[in-house]
Amino acid sequence: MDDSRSTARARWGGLTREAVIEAATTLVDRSGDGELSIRALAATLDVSPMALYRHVADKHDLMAAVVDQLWAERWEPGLPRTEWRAWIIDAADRQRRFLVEKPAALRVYLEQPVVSAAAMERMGACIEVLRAALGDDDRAHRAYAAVHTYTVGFAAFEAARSSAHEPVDDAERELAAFVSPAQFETGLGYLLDGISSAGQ
Amino acid sequence: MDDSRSTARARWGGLTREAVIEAATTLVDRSGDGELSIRALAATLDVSPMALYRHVADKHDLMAAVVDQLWAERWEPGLPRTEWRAWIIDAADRQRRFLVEKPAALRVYLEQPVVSAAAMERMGACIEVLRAALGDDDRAHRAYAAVHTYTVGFAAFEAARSSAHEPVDDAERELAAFVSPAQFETGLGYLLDGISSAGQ
DNA sequence: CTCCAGTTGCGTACGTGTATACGTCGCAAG
DNA sequence: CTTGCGACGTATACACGTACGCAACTGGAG
Repeated sequence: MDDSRSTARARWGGLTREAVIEAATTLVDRSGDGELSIRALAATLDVSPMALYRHVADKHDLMAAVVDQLWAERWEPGLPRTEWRAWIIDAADRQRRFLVEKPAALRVYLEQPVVSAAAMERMGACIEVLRAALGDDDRAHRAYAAVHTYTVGFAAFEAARSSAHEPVDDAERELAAFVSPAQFETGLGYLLDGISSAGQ
Repeated sequence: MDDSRSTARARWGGLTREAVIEAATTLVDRSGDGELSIRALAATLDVSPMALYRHVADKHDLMAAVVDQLWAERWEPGLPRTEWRAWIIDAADRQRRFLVEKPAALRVYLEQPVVSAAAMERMGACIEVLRAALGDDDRAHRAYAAVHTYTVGFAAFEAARSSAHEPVDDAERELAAFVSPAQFETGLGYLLDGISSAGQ
């Protein structure tokens, strides 16, 4: 009658934002689709659901922190920065795969701007590669914005498709062809072609 | 004791899919952000919430029909098809504005592929313009997919930004600059440059 | 007419995020 | 020691989408 915490208080001060985020991260990382319910998380922490809200603004705030951590693990450029085109394609494709694998992360990116320090740092790395290649800092910013927009948009379509039923009529088959990795690279190629030719 | 339908059945067969969709469309069109709750819709129809589910698979199915109707009203190319670049920019910008104005529509596009007959017809019109300009039918398809992906992705970021608080630090200000209409056209311009130069 | 089968609407219930109000603990000031 | 106070956890409750099973109605067959 004491280890089943049905009606008993958790240790006072035994909960921190870091602990909440870490528990949430492991839960999300484990589950295939990366979904998470506040109540389930509270259960694993042996705590009332509302207790979490002392350390987290809302679910989106929590998921943003979780996604920041997960993406930091998978990020890692690892290509020579001089080959800027290949570098950007690699980074974009890595992000696309991450977002498709964890649709909850996709929702974080779609629902509110991601402005964590780590995210800004990663953005800065991309922009620096682009600036070195394009010369102009403004152009680098605009190019990054376009690539990021395209990448997240594509991931959204891909995730939507993979959660939908198999295509049955011609229309669905036609749309289904739009979300292959090859199509991702084709569109990204268009974008990069346009970017590199913009200043002659 | 008879016009307040608290515990009384609605007329038998007095509900059709068309009526549900129409009522939902007016509700969505009226509300600023275009949100809709099943329970509120049921209330305006003077019917139990669960009654709707005889005529509609789920909320997403309903919203897809509503959005199809709303977008059909605002769609209308109206530029000469010979100027393909201006035509595509106009169509994309029109769609962007629609999706930002009605975030519920955005969610429809992001959560599941839109394959209604009207949507396929509009896509067909775009592809035909591209095919006439580019010659190749495959290239036209790929180009349309890229433009559509970019457009919806951008609308998602724009909608997210406008629902967020004002930017306070440099990071947020930097990201906020990414979602101006000018930036939309810049990125779209990159994309179209790349598309038109792809076959020399 | 009666009966049956199918269609349509509804009551109840579950799981979700979370607003609000309340109890409870630890600590510092008097 | 006592008193107050801020930080923390919890209970309750609401609105949401919707699964499930049942009730009421209609149209056709016998």
